[in-house]
Amino acid sequence: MHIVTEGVVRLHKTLADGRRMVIGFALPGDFLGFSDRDVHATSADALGPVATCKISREAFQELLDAKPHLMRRLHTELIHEFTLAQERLMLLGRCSARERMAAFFVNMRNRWKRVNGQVANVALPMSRQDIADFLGLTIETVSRMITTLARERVIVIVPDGIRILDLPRLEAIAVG
Amino acid sequence: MHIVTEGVVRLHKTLADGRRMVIGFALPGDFLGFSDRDVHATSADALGPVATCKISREAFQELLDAKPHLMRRLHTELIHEFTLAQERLMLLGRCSARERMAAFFVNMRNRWKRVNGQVANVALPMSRQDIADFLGLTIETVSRMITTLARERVIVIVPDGIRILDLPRLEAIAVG
DNA sequence: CGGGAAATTGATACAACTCAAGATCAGTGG
DNA sequence: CCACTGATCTTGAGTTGTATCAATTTCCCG
Repeated sequence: MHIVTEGVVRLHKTLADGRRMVIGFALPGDFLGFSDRDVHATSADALGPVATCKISREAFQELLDAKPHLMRRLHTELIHEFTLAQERLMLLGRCSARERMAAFFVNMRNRWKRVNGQVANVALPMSRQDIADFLGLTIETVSRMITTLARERVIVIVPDGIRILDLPRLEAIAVG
Repeated sequence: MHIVTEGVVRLHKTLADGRRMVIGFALPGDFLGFSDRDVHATSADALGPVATCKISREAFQELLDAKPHLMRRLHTELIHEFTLAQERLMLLGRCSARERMAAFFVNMRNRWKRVNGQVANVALPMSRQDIADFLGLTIETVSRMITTLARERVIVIVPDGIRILDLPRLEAIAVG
């Protein structure tokens, strides 16, 4: 059980035939390993230098037993994650590549904002392949969508990320 | 807060432009409304006659406070649901229509089995459109995939559901 | 500066979507 | 009991968005 304190961690699953799905990216402040179970199914690895705060399962359980309100807090957090996963189902099942890409940028912006207030540039420490596997697309499609958004002056590509030029527009694309 | 005791409940979200995603189907024994929050975002409606066991949020919270181990149990349950949602992400993001269809049947079979031991026939109380919106496909594609599986003698179409003829084969298709 | 990985761009292919008929089924009333 | 009606499902033909395959180009980093 860890909490990321610095850097970004990638969580992913791989099918027997090699098809990969990135489940998510854990930013500073995010939990890792809500459960024992999915550790078997999901692998995690660092994108660049990462610092985490480790807590043993036993210690964590003790803590929860000692402070019941913490359990509720964790519960709320889990439900929140659950809701996000459902929104992602909608994204993957019913949205176009362009919409997914826009939603991804808006989402990353909001998460970085909560982490460090930085909003001008949206850092993308993951590779294009990671983004593709996160959005259920191919690397080429991701590249094309980014290029298109950049040509439309909605974003600009900067080293290690993008800068959002027209947030309202990007949000409008994201919802459909 | 409800628990379904009889019948099937459909949970879904709809985008502003009408695109719909069925988040899930709640079978007898399944929880409805883990949280207040997603009630706003997700709507639920009955597929045919449904009986539920209702419990107020306050009463439920009292119960949880009185029996801490129940909280843990619920927590475990939530994590399990969470893991299932992640498998669904893989399904929607990286699997073909045929694979999704097969996975859906295998999944429904296992769930019905836990509910009533019935395994011979897999009941499908939802419409083709519902299945399509659950799998991120169109109704026509769903229909075609079912027809194909039936022609291959992997399943047979029966009134209000299907019968699985070759489970190993179906499972093999489901994983990829 | 050179070399290898990552990203972009282009050409083509294909799986799933869309549009358009039919077929099947369920319910209704003569 | 059977014709009638609307809804659901299936089937077919053609289109399209994304994948695939194949070159470049750009970016690192030694």
